[in-house]
Amino acid sequence: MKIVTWNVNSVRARLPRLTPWLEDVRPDVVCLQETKVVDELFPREPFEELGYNLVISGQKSYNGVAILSREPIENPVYGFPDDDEDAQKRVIGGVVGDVVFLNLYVPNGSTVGSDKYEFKLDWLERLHRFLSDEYDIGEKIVVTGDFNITFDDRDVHDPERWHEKILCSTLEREALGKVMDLGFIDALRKHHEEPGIYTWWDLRGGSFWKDHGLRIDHFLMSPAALEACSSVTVDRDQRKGKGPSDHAPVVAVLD
DNA sequence: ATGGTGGGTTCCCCA
Repeated sequence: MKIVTWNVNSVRARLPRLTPWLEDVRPDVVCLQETKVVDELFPREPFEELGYNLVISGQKSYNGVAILSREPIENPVYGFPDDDEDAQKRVIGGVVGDVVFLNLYVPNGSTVGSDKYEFKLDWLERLHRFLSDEYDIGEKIVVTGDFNITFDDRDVHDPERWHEKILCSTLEREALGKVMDLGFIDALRKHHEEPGIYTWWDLRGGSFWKDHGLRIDHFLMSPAALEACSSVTVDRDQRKGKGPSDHAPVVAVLD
């Protein structure tokens, strides 16, 4: 089973690049973030024509998540249990075969100490509670998406410049660490210990060509899922050329 | 240290 996470920064704007890539790579499950469209306007047809089932949860202008899957998606999950009606659309999940998926768009947090930063930390606590209450770490679980957090300085092109900055600060790393303590493992690090593997580069200032990147898109796997995971790779080519997202897709294979 | 780009909608927000 080939699994993808990709923050596409608008599913409609990315279609010309997304659908040919799906035809080429042929993933089984695709977790998208920042779809930036309400459900009624989501472009379902191009994906259904490629043979995908969809679950979507979007809103106007911001956020939005979706899962595409060749096999049916059972037991869909939309948001946190304690979300209210106007909650930001950042969580979608479901079960494909014997694999439990949760696809997340973690809040960015803006700047350390801001209201948005506090919202991010609170949101991560709610994520922890949700996973702790409603998921069984003994199953094959894949929690993936745009976490907007680097695990450590290996994930940062210039750790001094980013020291205690947003996406790299101690409190958000600790909040993610608490989630990991439920028994999840950073799947990419099973296969790659070296620094310098990134998934996001700012669109501004030619960051990609300077390789000024961060690794903020992750696959958190339960032990049973990790056992089956034979590779995790970043498709940097999708950050190249005309009209890229600021994120590259990350591809994991479960045997 | 700053500003740079891009998407979606609005006369500016968010990343």
